[in-house]
Amino acid sequence: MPQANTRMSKIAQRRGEVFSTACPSREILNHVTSRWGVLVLVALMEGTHRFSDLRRKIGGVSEKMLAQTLQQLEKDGFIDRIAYPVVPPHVEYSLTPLGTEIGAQVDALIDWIESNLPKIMKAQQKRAA
Amino acid sequence: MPQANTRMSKIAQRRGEVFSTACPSREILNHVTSRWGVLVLVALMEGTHRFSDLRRKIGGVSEKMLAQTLQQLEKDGFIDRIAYPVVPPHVEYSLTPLGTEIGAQVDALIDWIESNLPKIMKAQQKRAA
DNA sequence: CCGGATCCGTATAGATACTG
DNA sequence: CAGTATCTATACGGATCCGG
Repeated sequence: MPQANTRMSKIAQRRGEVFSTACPSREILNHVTSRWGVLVLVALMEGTHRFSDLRRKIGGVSEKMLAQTLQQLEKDGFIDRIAYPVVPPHVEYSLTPLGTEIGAQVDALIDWIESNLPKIMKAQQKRAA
Repeated sequence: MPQANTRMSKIAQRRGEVFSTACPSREILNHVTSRWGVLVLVALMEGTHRFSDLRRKIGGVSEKMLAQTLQQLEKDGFIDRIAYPVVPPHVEYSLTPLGTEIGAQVDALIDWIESNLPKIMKAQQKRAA
């Protein structure tokens, strides 16, 4: 840690909690940054979706994983689930206020990646050789 | 899709690429949001670290996972690896400019989670019963 | 028909022990 | 100290079943 803290004023501040195994942040973080969690949150940023809508929208997700991911995020309070007792079943998923906030963060991350994809690909190729 | 796009101006814009399986963004996203990738990036935001420093700092990470994660992020051009040919070995990891940028995004996400942890925990409990 | 729950086979994450 | 080899656990996807 010698030359580490010279710059980076506020970043190194409160941080240090996520790094410990016990911290509850870690679990939330794992749910939110899970393979499908990220995409579900971003998808729902565009508004309410039905189960099948999400399944179609998020390429490659299996029914099992989508259901599981939605349940996780619902338990964490990021997603609202409304099941209409009709036949055939009709279930709508949407973001809670909390979910919208964290969705914005995830959205920013993905936005950055997509915007900088050319640069990233170029950086990759240098090493691939 | 009906009442979805009424608000959300720029968000629904360029998005749609990440949702497809083939998109290279997906792979980058998976590396960056992987369980340990997130923590490695944030850890390196505080400056250069040696392998063992990272291992100590990031609670619960195994040697194999740390090595693997570092290699991924190095290949993606987010991390610089400098190995000094001495004995015992001395290897330093740091963020590239690109890595610093994406690290800032990840940092913001984690920051939000830590800041809102009380609210999240409260929202969770409502459902846990 | 839709939204899951369940079971099972496989791929990847992960811990541990070992090597240069 | 930094990283690989080997082995085990779990995450994941696919198919199937089910209740409305």
